Amino acid sequence: MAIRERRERERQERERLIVGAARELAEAEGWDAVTTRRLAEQIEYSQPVLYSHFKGKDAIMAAVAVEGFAELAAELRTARTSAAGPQAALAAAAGAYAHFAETRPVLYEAMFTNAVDLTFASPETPAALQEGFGELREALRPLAGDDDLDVRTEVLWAGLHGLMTLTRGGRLRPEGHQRRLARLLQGFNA
Amino acid sequence: MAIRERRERERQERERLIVGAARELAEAEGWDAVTTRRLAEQIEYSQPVLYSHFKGKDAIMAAVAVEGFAELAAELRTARTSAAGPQAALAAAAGAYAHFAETRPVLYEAMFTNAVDLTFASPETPAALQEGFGELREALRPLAGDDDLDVRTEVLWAGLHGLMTLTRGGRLRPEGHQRRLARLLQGFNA
DNA sequence: CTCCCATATCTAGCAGCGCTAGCAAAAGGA
DNA sequence: TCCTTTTGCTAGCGCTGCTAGATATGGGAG
Repeated sequence: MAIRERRERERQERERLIVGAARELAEAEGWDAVTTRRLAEQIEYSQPVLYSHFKGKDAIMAAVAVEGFAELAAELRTARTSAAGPQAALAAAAGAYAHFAETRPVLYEAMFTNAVDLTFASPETPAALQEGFGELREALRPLAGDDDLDVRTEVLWAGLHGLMTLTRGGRLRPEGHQRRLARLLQGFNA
Repeated sequence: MAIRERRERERQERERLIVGAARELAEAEGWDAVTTRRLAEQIEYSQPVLYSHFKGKDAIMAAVAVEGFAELAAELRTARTSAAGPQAALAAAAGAYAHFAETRPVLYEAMFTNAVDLTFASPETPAALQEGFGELREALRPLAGDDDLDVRTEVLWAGLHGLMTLTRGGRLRPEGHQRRLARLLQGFNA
């Protein structure tokens, strides 16, 4: 019976290989370059193998996105907990969010632009997503006024997300990034 | 020589037909359904005709997006100028922005998610875009503090954009929309 | 009125896409 | 050693954006 276990291990390893190849290819040449044929060639298997692991290409991208959510949450946590004082913690978390979106644009794209069917309600997926949201909330909690903390968190998140996507789309002046970030936080420190 | 003019007129009319067909098809079945073949069939011409008007499918989508920017700017202006008082004007403009994104999601998608090569610097395109930005700025001007008006406008825009895209992606609780909008504006009224 | 040429438009096809049916090969169990 | 199940492959379908080359159309000159 140990044979089944070995097979299952090899299978999971290959799944990791697929997700890793998709991420590498996307980060190197953009998501348009991630085709099932190139992916298959990269992992040295034929195309149909991909479909024995994932329902389709979207599911592979979603798997990459989930990786991204986990990393984002981890980096938010590190930034928040290693800052001195509530204001600094909030600034650090916001800065970490911006840094993540800037340095991993392709990952960010998979997380927020492409992965449409990666919602809150699903059983497994959104653990990392909600964890990231939770980090922002904890950064805001010490500064919370009398209004609902969740609402504040959502608005902060939206502000950060909007800044990053508009900047990336060339809609905002690139040089004003720090000032915008500071102005956004100004609305939450009070 | 009037023949050339008539031909040019017919040509522009057909171009309008293409853009209109693309928009209708997108609004009816989503952007994935907008293929060059279906577009050609809709306007009752063959596929290559499309390429005598636009460089490619992206350019057609960009033309639809430009239409969207013009409409958004007009609606922002109406909302802003028909409100009584600065606070109400800002709230009206923000509400109009949200209403636009909610009721014309496909158009909004073309404007902000797809049209990548629709930047600020181009000569013709962004007139409508900057006009919309200008409307938000004018809504903020009466409430401006001592910090830069452009920065405030960019942050407000980012907040609105972030709220709408996150909501549409199923990342925010749908029922909290009004509270989030109010909380966002709270950061600009003060 | 006829012919010519330029313009306008179409037919047909290329390379690539996501995805899958059906066959071949490998490997575990009797 | 043979059988059966699992595993992976080859080949192909219908679609995509886009284009080369052939064909039809229609205004201007003789």
